[in-house]
Amino acid sequence: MHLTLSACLPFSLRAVIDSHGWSQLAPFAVEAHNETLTRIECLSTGRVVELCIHETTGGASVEAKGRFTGAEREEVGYKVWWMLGLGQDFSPFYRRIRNAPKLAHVEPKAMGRLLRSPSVFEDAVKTILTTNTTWQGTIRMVEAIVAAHGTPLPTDPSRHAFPTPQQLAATHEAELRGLGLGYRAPYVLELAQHTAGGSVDLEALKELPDSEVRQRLRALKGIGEYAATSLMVLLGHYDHIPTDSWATKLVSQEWYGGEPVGREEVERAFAPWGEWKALVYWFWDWSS
DNA sequence: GGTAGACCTGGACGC
DNA sequence: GCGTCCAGGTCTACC
Repeated sequence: MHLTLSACLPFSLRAVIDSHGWSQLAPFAVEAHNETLTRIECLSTGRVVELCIHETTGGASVEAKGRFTGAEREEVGYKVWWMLGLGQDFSPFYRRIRNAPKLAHVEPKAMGRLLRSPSVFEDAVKTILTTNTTWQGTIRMVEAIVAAHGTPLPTDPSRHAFPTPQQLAATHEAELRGLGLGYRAPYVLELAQHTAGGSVDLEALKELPDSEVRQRLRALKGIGEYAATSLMVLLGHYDHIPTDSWATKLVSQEWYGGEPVGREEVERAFAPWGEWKALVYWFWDWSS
């Protein structure tokens, strides 16, 4: 199967891959010197396929082995469109940051899009697994649940899709703890059970307004202020900054001479950027 | 509303 | 090799 998808220009697959660490998390993988993004994906029919995504003139192309039905092609097209944020228009953002020396690299490199998972459920689980641990810990935990509970790729059973809410809901807390999730295990299990059971509709968050999204995310166990804001940024709400220890450290060094700062100071530092705060923070040139 | 302590793991460090 | 300490967000109990 071969699909071609057009993007709101400018677009750079490399910029999406490098946008944050998500491309390092299973079932994503990056090949050919960061030029190809691959992903093992379980379609709604239960079929597991490997998607190979390349940049093309004007957007991206997707390749996968085998013949696909019309519905399968449509599903793949939507998922890749969402993952890469192909429909996102960053021209207002670029206009706003022109003349800002610390952001001069952003528009020429078509930065702005953040790689996201096809489902909000997957992004929520991964975000929970970023909290209170190191990045290596997050990589290890995600690999563990994908390998243990994701459906294997038929042509290479060593690779798996991300587990569905139903697959994770069918596990037990002790099993997830055994995978190294620690105290996060009940949070992931509860989220999977609520999602699988229908009492939580994470996909609806893609269309809801800012305040409603925040309220619904904060109601989920294991998702605090940082995790909720991180997820909101992935969903395209940029007016708050996901403040973790790294953010406070950067802001402290940049504007407060190394003095300890908190969430308020981080928000205040980027307040002039209004609705684009989070993107400005994320792509700010911290090198000095 | 604010604060302290517990939760888990891996890595760094000292012995 | 072993034990101790620390970093990393969120939750809960308490004031």
